[in-house]
Amino acid sequence: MKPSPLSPIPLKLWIVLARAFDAVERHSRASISRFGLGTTEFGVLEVLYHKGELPVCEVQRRILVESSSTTYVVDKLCHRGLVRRRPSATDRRVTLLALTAAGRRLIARIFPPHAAAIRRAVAALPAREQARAIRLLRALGKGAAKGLSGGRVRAPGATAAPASGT
Amino acid sequence: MKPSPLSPIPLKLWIVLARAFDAVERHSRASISRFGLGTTEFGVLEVLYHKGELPVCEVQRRILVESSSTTYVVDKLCHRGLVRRRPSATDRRVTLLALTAAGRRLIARIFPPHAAAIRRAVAALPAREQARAIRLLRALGKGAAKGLSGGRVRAPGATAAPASGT
DNA sequence: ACATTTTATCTCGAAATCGAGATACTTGAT
DNA sequence: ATCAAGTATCTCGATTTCGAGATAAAATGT
Repeated sequence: MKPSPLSPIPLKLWIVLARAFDAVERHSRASISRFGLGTTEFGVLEVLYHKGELPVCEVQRRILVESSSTTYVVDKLCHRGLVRRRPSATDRRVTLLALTAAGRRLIARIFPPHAAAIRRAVAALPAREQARAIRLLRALGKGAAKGLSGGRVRAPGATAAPASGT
Repeated sequence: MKPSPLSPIPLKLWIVLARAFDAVERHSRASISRFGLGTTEFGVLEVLYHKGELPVCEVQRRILVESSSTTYVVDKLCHRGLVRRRPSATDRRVTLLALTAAGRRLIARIFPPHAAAIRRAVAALPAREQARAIRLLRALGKGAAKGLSGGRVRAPGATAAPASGT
């Protein structure tokens, strides 16, 4: 027989993880939606803002949605004149994405208040404990990503909404 | 690397929180989808399994989706004969939800392997650190939920997928 | 008692996301 | 050189989720 098969700790951890994510995500979403952007659209703009021109697949890895959703979101951003597509010269499969001038202006304007909103959202934890939480969550995420069934292992830099990863 | 506005710590925390949630959620989803259930459907069955008959609004608080989505999911579960609706006798606004015999059988069968999958997903963190993470995440989630703009403050027991909260 | 506000549930249309697969290109092995 | 396998992007239909209300019932204040 297993020694401690029914420890409630892992489930409890999963629960509080989901709750914390949800609560912070609501702050993030609220901060973003004021500017008429969805979480995923913001994620694309942010990653291009911080990393410069990138292949679609790189952007996709960082915003953690499936490829078909990425196409959908990038389409919208292109139609709105915030992002531009450009074929890669070195690999003719890839499409490079970059901000337009308008896109850069927009994200430059909304990123600072967004960062401030996130800061407020997590302010319940003193800086010392924020650092502690980062260490634990990094280990947790890394470990969980490693054991992901079937699918590929995510690149070490993949993120849902917060695509910065500066 | 210049710290964007002030400290990069809050943004970093948000990033690793989102990553960790995503990675664990993939395990959870994989474990659930084997049984032909979506995350939200599983959440409803689980909460009814562990808490017994509950008003729709109580279920909704725990699975963290909007009310219209709750109606949609409960509809599906009712059509599949897993859940039954019943008007409350004491408050004529509320509808009570409970598992049918088939629903109870199903969730009783799939919950144990699901719990095991979660245990494996978070196993990268030793038990000691899991407990530490729980404390930090609880404080983080509670603090973030408190400052939620406009909307109501979530009941102390709200969860996304993992609705157990035993 | 009455009006106001809050709460619970649901309807409906729109938006976001996914999954399977198509296509085109690159890489690597023989 | 060629062929198999892998990768990048996109298409399309289906599913899921949301948002803005509509409705009804309870709670609250006066």
